[in-house]
Amino acid sequence: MKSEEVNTLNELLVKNFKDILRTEEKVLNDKEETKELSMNEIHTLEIIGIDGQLIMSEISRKLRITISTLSITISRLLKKGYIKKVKSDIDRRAIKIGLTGKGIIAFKAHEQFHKEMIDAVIKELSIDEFKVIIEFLGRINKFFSNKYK
Amino acid sequence: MKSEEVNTLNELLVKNFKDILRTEEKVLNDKEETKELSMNEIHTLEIIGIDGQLIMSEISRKLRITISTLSITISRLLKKGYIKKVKSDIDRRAIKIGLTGKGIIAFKAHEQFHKEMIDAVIKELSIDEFKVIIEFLGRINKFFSNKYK
DNA sequence: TAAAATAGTTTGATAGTCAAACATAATTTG
DNA sequence: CAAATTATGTTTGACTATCAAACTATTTTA
Repeated sequence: MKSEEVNTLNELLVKNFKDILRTEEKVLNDKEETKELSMNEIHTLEIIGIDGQLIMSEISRKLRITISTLSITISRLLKKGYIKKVKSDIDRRAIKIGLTGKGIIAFKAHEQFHKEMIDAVIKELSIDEFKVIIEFLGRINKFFSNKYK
Repeated sequence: MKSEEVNTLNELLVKNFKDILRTEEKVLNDKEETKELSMNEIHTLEIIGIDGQLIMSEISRKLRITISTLSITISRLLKKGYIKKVKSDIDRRAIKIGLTGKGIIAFKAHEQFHKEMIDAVIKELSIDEFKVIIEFLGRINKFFSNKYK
């Protein structure tokens, strides 16, 4: 493998991650439905939107942040009207978090961005090429989960 | 393209970016040479390390942050002994930033991580597969630069 | 039942970020 | 050339994100 090619890969792979996140934030801030949300806030809504009502500790585990950090985000989302808190009947300590109508609208608008991205990116890809990419991205994942342990 | 495959791709592509950055930070914090540095700090050193001495505005442009944000990071890196400030002869307003010995050591240790990652990831790839991946990652880049404009 | 574990909130600390106000120096322009 | 404009940086104020530790309230467990 030529050193120049390795550099290209490194550039594409690592350096641009931040750009991608930044762009996602920009798109977020341009859309009417999501413009008052930060990346963190939308990803919190995303977890709740995908999985339905969840309790704090489940959300924090999925987001890999502490409950104390989450607690602050949830307070803000509550104040902004994107989520609602529901008392759990099973465990009186636990608090279930669900999306409000406004939260669902924001969640769907953001989902659309991801769909657009995937569409733009997989267009004109053959089945074989697609397989190579999935395999490759999976390998990256494996590398990182090993490092992370 | 099956919906399930699209989801897989979306997962691999977007959701794991944060994990990758998190892992990079973990590796960073484990290495003796870089353990007192944050991701932001190491990436600032990286820009300086690759390009040699740069003035504040050049670094901020490359990192795509404001000079005021950079100014704070640079103060901390200076205090920690990773960088040095050099007066510019050409322009008396400008301040050149260079790595100290300690900064160079940290920079190289971090470079090693990237090398390991690329090695682990491209191992056993054929030339054709490599081409598909470069093409694919380039397309993602293009998508994001269009969005970003 | 008393002790330990779990669920959340609040507070204090640090990092990262930007915009605005500021100081200095260089460039443009009338 | 002197004045206005532009460019380079720093500092401050405000906000988000983050964690750890202290705390309250429940539930489990020994």
